[in-house]
Amino acid sequence: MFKTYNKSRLSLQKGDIMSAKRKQIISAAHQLFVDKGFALTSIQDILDKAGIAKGTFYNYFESKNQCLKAILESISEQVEQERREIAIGKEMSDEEVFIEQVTVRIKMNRQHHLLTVFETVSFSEDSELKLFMEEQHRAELQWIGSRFNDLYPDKAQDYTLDYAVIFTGITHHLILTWKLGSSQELDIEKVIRYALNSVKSLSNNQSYIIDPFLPVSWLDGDDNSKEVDITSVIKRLEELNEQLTKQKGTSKQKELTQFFIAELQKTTPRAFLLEGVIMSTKKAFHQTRFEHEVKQITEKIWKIIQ
Amino acid sequence: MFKTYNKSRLSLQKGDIMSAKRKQIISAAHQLFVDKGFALTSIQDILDKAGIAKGTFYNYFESKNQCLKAILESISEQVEQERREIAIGKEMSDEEVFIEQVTVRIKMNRQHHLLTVFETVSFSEDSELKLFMEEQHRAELQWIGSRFNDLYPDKAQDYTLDYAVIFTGITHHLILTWKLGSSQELDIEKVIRYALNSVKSLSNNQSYIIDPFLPVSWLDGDDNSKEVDITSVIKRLEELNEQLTKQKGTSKQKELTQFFIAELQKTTPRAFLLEGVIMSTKKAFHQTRFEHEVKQITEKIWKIIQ
DNA sequence: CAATTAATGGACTCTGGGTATAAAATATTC
DNA sequence: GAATATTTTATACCCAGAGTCCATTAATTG
Repeated sequence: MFKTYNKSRLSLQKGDIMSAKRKQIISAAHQLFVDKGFALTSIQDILDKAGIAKGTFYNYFESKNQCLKAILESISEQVEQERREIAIGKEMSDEEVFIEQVTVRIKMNRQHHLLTVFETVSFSEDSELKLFMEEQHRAELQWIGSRFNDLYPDKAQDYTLDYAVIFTGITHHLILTWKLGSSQELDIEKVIRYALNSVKSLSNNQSYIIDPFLPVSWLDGDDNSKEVDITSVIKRLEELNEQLTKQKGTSKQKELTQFFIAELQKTTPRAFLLEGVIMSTKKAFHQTRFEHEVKQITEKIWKIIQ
Repeated sequence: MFKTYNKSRLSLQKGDIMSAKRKQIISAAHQLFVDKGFALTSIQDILDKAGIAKGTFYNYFESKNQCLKAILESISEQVEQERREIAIGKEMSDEEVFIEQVTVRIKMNRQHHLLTVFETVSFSEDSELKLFMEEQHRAELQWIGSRFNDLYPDKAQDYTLDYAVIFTGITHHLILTWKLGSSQELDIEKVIRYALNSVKSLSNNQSYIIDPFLPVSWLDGDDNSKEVDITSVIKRLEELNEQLTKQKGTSKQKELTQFFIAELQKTTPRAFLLEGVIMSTKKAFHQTRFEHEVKQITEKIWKIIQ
């Protein structure tokens, strides 16, 4: 029952030293997630395996989701680290280096049975976790794109992002499909070579595709910040209001809900009003059936008013 | 006598007339899943929206997952239907027809906000649902492959499956990435054309790729039935045993667990023995913390002994 | 009408995430 | 090494939500 996590951790944290306990928990949780899957692993399982008390767990992670996030983070760091090491003293234009580097992440994810970030972007309804995963996806695409530029500086150019997407798309889908049809071990390197060749072939034969689909700057974030769909928010508010009526909603809750509906329907909702009311709304729904829903809605409203 | 689970009632086949109630439930659930997401929609929500009682719900679906499955099934049927209609009186070799047909599914999935089957193959830990989704994925790939054969009978050939995978991979990943970078409506048709052009370009330029990656027969199922990894099963059994020791496991339970471990470690586990014990094992764990885990394990053992 | 079948609604169980907290164990500081 | 601060533990508890049960009430139908 004593933790024996070998696997000499190379994941050095930026500044903070991960406490041994934290590592211990992560290691246990990680193993369980791999074995049984995230959803089927209960906190209790983690506690048992790590040999700790519940309180301790919540000392280090504020939720199961956050714990998963921590694991994913640590994996990502490992990946970065290894990729850096691979590149040491090598030419960045060397295809073999690239292939090896890409392999790292895929192997890591498969060995961990944690589906690739790309594989699961939307598997969670936890908005923070989701954002995190989207960010991971974005980062990976950008990395691949930049590597393409290293490899084929003349060919890639405006098409880098396109190629990155095509490359990951092919890779990912080949792996997925392989799993569908066989239990045999898949040679990841072969997949990557295949995908890379496809992209090269495309780049040599652009007669079919005239314009890049995605501008290279696509992922630069900045402010293509997703706009929130106001009407959908209103819809949810109305739904909420309806439920409040049916059930034992307090009059204050209904009042707040209706206020939001009314205000959002105006051509120019007054931001300062909304902003002021969001806080008290959250409070009014604290510890009720609707807390989560309200949290989500207010988050969106928050985004709307910026 | 009132039967809670009447199989013939629960699994209506295509031919059956879906009762109005069932439709009503599906429609409500569907809408909610779209609005709030699957995980965040509670059964209660569905009941409220559909205006029915809990009992009724469980008369028609044996679980929330099964309800989702029903929705997905109905969508798939719609897709098939529409695709058939599109093709009526048209040439199967017409690219435009193909494009329109493909669009159907994607639009359907996006309009429903239910991630494409391909997008979510592994989002659930419910093994039946998972199998169902895998099956969907398989079917879609096969369909696309066969359509490629219609379109490019001379080019496709041994590469059909490869191309199908590449095509869906590109399509899916483009959509995914688009969502990452912008909230603007994406022109699905444009995506499909882009992916199709990519595949065409590849097929015109096979110098890079000599052999198809996936044999066309890959998905024919039959007997590339996944083998179950015995060692992983043993691992889980040991884990279970450990937990039983720590907690209030009955001696019978431990006995059974240890029997499995011992038997599976033999070079040739005796199938008839295992088979016989599985049933009583399930019983021994009925209504315990470990029921689910045991169910999973025995399922795997079942597969091992065929 | 009588018998069957469907629908209701509420009470109930169980699991699992998360909180709270007092007491015990460790660490830290002087 | 005592005094203080911090972690850890253990345990009891809250709550939501899935799923079950069942007695009662419609609704169908032969």
